[in-house]
Amino acid sequence: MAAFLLVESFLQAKYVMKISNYLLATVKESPADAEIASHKLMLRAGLIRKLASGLYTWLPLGNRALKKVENIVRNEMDKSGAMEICMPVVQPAELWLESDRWSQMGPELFRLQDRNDRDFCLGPTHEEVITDLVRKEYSSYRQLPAIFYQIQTKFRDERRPRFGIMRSREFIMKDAYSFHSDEESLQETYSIMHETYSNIFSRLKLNFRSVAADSGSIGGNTSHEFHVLADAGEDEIVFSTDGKYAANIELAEAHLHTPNKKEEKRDSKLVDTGDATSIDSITKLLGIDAKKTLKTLIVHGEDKEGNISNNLVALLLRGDQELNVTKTEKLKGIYSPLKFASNQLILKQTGSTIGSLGPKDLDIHKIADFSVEGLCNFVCGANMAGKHFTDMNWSENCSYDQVADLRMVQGNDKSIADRSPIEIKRGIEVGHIFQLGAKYSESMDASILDSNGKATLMQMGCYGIGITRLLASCIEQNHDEKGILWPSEIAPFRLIILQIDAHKSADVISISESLYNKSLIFDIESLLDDRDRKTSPGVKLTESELIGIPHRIVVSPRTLKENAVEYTNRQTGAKTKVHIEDIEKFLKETVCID
RNA sequence: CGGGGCGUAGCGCAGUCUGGUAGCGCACUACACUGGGGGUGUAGUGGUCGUGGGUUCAAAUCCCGCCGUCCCGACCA
Repeated sequence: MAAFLLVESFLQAKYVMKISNYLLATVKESPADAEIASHKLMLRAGLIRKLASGLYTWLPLGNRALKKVENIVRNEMDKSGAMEICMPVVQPAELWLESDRWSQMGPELFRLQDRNDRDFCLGPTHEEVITDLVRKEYSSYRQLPAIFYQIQTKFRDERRPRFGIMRSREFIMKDAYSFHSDEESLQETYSIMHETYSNIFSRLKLNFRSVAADSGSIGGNTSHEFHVLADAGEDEIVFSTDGKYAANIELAEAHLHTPNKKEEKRDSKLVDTGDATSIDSITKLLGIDAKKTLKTLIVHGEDKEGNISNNLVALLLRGDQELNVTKTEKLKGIYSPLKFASNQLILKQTGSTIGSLGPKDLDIHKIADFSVEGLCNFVCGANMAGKHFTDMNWSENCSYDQVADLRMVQGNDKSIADRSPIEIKRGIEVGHIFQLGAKYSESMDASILDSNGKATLMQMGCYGIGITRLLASCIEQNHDEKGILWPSEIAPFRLIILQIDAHKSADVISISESLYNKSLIFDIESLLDDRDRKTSPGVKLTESELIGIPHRIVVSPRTLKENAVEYTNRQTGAKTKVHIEDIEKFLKETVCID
């Protein structure tokens, strides 16, 4: 009886999702400022609208999809044993002063004051708040490990918001934090999180890779990023074709794909090169390969306190190689963030100008990239305007003080794991996991008693997923020329029912409405396109494809003559006629299980 | 933060060079027709031309400032 009443209440539902009374805000032309497919489609399908740069309103359709992405993440996080909490968006400056990030973070941190002039920020992340909570609530190793997470709005005053919600100033993130009494426990949870993330992205049917990553300003040691492969991605990721090595290009290492050849050493010569100052122009002028040249870059060093210093440092790379800024600025003695020396400063300290620099008689610290180590008979600047040396050799003519990995990995390089070929692809960073260690527990004094009754700092991990960005990535990877192809788990609706030529036959309305009610009973979220004759069949069909609902049933007099409706699968485009009496079975076997 | 572009109806754009009644397409409203692929026709609604100042008899148009916005780069959990 109860079940029967439940069905009855469904049938009498007043909140039927009828398009005639729903904000289906599709547009034909995409706004001029949309650049990439997902951004254009999100605007065209009426998922979002821009309020200001980097700030978006989620329309009904987009909001439904967003909640579904959240729920998949929530579901998998719960399975991992993490506890969901909710922390304030507005955070007091005191905590950020404790961790020293109040000064470390630049203008990216949204700062504000309350009526009493107290400083606050809009949280870009929540390490400080969670550490504060845990240090107050936890006191024994016996209570650990503990994992907390939240799905929360974050703010970052990005210098350059772009690609719609892909890089916006306000966005939704799932952030999780784990606390441990020792490193072993941290590593255990770290690998559980790695697995959880893989499960989440697999459920979303994404083509993704996890790569070793730089931990950046958040700190810590080990870190992995999860990237959705897409040409529109802002990052470059490097992986070996056998899958044994994967890293963000910022820290990727590899063997050169074209090693330096050994040959008979020749005597060096000073040659006139006129106004040829770039590697490109030198190779053309002398008719040589860029691999036989050496380029010299001059950057600022740092003093003992890590401040910028006017002691310059020379970086030496093979001419065909490019400098990797992230790797370089981690080197001791080099100022971070990396700063190239000005022309005037170089002239003052070396007597040479950019474009004629070389290691011979260069009286500053010289760091050579591995790519130049074995160079033989190479060309480099002579530290005299308009002159270069040819046939230079290290022991005979010039020297360096230190060897380091300074270069950007290039396609076709060989993996350091096993020398299999390296591939470089673009990716969208949708997740990032870190082993923070004691960075925050130390600065914020978060300790517990260990089994010996001794106070010890907690080990921490943190784990983020950009929910809003993840949704955009799904569209970036799942669309065709007609519109979005939602993975069924996050589609705003599973089924769309179109009434076509309803004015010709009252059956169209009654059949489609009963079909709608049946779908609700089966727990299929459906949208009923009941718009009247002013909306042409073409519009209904085209829009249903643009918004990407996975399953579509068209109810029209044409097929009702045969006592049937027409089903179309958005993904495959396959059409089937379904007889009215088979419809429940069909819904169960086709739509419900997808 | 450097370089570049753009701001004219809800959206996409023309008009700016060479100053002289603010236009086109889509959308929207009404009516008629049409009826399975973003229909057709007729008639309409909707604009301080981003903003402030200057030049001029007259400024969307020329000059100066500011703001917004997008792209490239730098930067970035």
